[in-house]
Amino acid sequence: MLKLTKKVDYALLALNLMARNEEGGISNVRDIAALYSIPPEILAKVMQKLSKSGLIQSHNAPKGGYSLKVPAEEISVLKVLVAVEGPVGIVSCSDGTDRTCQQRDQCDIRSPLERLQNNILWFLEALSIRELGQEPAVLKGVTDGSSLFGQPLHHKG
Amino acid sequence: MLKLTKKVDYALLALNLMARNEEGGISNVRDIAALYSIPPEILAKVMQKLSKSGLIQSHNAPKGGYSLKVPAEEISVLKVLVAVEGPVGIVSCSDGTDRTCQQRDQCDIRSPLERLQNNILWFLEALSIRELGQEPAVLKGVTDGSSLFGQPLHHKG
DNA sequence: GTAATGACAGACCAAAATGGTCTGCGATAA
DNA sequence: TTATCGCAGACCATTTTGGTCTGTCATTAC
Ligand code: SF4
Ligand code: SF4
Repeated sequence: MLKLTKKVDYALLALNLMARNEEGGISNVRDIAALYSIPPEILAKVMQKLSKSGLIQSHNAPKGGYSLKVPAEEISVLKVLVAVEGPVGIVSCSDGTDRTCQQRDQCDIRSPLERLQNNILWFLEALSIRELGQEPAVLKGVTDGSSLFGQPLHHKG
Repeated sequence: MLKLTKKVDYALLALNLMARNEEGGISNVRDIAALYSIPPEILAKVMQKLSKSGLIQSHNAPKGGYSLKVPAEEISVLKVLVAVEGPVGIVSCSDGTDRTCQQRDQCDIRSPLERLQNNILWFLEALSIRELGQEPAVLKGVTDGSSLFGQPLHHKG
């Protein structure tokens, strides 16, 4: 729950790579998949979605592949997320998938939750794939999160 | 993806109700379930988890039920989330569920993603169930997102 | 012209997560 | 002593997810 899917993970890895290869450079699915040990077929699907949503440009030919269609700075994590998985909503009532929530009539927490959601979306929008490949210091926002809430937030190494 | 589960939704509804009934008040599963049209059995399970994690107090007896164990202000959405669904992580590598990520060796986006995750967790921690039932204006934290970045976030000092 | 490359498309499947049900036991106050 | 209400866990159906397989279309290097 609250987890990014593997497909999004793949998309971010690929886009980060392409961002480093700089605009104009062309990468093909097979190479990227091999580099990151991603199943080629599934990465292909992901790339197609990114292409359809206009984030990357396809070159359908031998020696072809994909290249960034817009500058890396303008490709936010949120855009990638939406491109690959569709509309995002932390509560089902807010992204159109579940307009038949049984609790809706009595629900008195919808408004604050939507606000929370907007904040989260804002974070996702504020992080671009350009920043993905850069050092932590460059990132805007907060904290190193060490021992934030008693959970295993990360394992260095 | 990135969606709260129904169980969490149920937990938040119940806790919000109990918060309004004020500390000390006792609510039982059957009543809450009826009020919100929640399957009683599943709400029961949810409440048990909340109880085990110390957020609410159970009164096992006729006329019994549950009451808040700590002030509503101190029950964050994140705590509820962890109580009901376990550790939270937006990337599988960061919550212990997937320590065998095939991409890990070549992964160059882990650090920024963990940072993003910490920001999100921070928001979840900053929102208490007390605020859930209140008007938007009362919400702490940044609400319109206009000045979200470029400054350290300080909520709930 | 044609063959090799690489994108495009979609059916298909297995595993996991999720949402929900059922059954029985244990505590306690009326 | 019994009705109420929490405790516990097995169990199941549906959905989501991750992944596979099969084949077609566009381009260009040769
Ligand atoms: S319970 Fe409220 S917040 Fe949750 S999905 Fe239903 S309407 Fe939305
Ligand atoms: S690809 Fe990187 S960020 Fe994603 S799960 Fe694996 S290690 Fe974590």
